[in-house]
Amino acid sequence: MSIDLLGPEPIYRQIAAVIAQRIEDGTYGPRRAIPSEAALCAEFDVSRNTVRAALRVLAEQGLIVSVMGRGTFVKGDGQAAANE
Amino acid sequence: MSIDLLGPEPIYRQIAAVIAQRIEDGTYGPRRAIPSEAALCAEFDVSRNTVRAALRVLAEQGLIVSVMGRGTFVKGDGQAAANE
DNA sequence: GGAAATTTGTTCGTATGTATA
DNA sequence: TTATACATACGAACAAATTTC
Repeated sequence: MSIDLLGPEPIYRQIAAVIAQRIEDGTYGPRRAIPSEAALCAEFDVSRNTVRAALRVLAEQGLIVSVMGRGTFVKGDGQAAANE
Repeated sequence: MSIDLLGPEPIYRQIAAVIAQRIEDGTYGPRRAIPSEAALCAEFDVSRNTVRAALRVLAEQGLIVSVMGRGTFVKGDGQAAANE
């Protein structure tokens, strides 16, 4: 779950995998916000673009939803996330 | 004006020619922004680098001007584009 | 209500690595 | 070796929506 700067796996995919794992294990609960892009930049020590690339992967997988001005939320199974 | 993946003409030059044509025929008007690099990537189904190579050609010809964070603009004959 | 800070969205600038012809 | 093309990654600037004070 640590990030391997070398190796064939792109950083943004590794970060996506880490976040997906946290969603799966409940670290980031359904309908709850995950850390801001800025916070993720700081944690993984990567640029915002790279964080956003990771989040894009997760959004395409339907795991998260981002809302301008609010944050990025884990999609609860029951749909309708981030409407609170 | 379609893109020929084979043939001797590089893709980026073909794309540059298409955009130049659109500027000439008024599809992209003077002092107006042309589609973003991302939009052009999608339209021509090429990488951003290839789009940027095409835009570089047009910029060298003085047809367009790119501004970070804003977009890429057609140079009106009267100069002073993208200052609005 | 308003200003400032926060947060995501969009866009261009630059650099590096890989692959192919 | 050079030119072309794609993927990745970091920087920077600005816009839009929301939250906080």
